[in-house]
Amino acid sequence: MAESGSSAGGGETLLFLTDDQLRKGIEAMFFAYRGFTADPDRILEDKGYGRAHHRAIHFINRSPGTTVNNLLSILGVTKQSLNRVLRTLIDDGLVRSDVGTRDKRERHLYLTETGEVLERELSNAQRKRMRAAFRQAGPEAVVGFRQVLEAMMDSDMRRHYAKLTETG
Amino acid sequence: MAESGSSAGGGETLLFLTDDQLRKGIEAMFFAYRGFTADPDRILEDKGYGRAHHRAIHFINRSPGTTVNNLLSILGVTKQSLNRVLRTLIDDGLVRSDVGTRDKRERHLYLTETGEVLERELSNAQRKRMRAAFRQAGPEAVVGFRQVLEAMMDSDMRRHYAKLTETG
DNA sequence: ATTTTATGTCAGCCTTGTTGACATTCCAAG
DNA sequence: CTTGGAATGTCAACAAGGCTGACATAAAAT
Repeated sequence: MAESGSSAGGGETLLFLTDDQLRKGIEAMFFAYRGFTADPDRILEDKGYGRAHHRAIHFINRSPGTTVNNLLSILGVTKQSLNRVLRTLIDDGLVRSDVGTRDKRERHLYLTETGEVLERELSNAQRKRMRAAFRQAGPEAVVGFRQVLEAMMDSDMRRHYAKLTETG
Repeated sequence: MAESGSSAGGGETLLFLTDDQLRKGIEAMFFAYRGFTADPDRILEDKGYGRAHHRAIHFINRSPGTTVNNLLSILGVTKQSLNRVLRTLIDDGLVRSDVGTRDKRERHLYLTETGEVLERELSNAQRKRMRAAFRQAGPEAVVGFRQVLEAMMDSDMRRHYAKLTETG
């Protein structure tokens, strides 16, 4: 409404910024995210877990020894929600929770060997789909894909994303 | 595991298919989707609605007169789940449900004027973020973005996506 | 006339999010 | 040393939004 695809100032047409193009992007995100989560969802439901368990497992695997608080800020949920998920994972022997040495109030989280097995099963399934999509679209498309996604993140999330990708 | 970034057959390196690149794509999807839904979520919670209401409103707006069954296959939920959401939208006067003329069993769904007001508020917010991301990434990135997302969809969802984008 | 289809509705369950309240443990500052 | 605050755990209650199962209705299709 306030801004159409044609810039008033410059001579550029900016046809890729029309409301129609934006709508296509929005719907592409919606449908693609469904595919993105479909394979892990199938694996998880067989084992009585949900997406929340997957997220915890993923980020514990990415940052072994991370604290509950760090995980909270990445996942953006309350400690009570996360605690319920972590409790089942710890009770089922997929996650180990070690009291901190420097600060004994903190718990440091690690995947057990059983946890790593499930993590690999989940990430293999998700990577398989991502690999097929990347291959089909080609390397230049992948660059653009990530550029747009990074620009779409909230700054907090972009910070977490950058921190995760810089080291690992 | 079964397939690294380096192709065994050809001379191509395919560095964009390494597990590390795939992981970055996975995490980018996760963090970006949070941003993608953040603005509508804020608007909706003020009005006592959730993401499920947004999805219904979006696709009714995109295909005025659509049937409940068509909406079900797009959204991928049960009729009971959708019915609960539609019920509140109809009761609140945002959606109109007309008995079909050719087949009186079907209900055809339309946004009321009030419904269109909320739809515009939601889609304006979502387009604003998408526009900023598109502008920042540039037109070539946008093409790649959509290519990867389309390749990531399940075939059912890609069918719906294509049908929506071909006409509208 | 019977079956199937499309929809609605009621009841109940699960996951995963929320808030509020309170206990524990322990670092750190006064 | 005592107190305050931080990190965590736990209990209770609640809500959104998925799910299944069962059943009713209306109308199309056979």
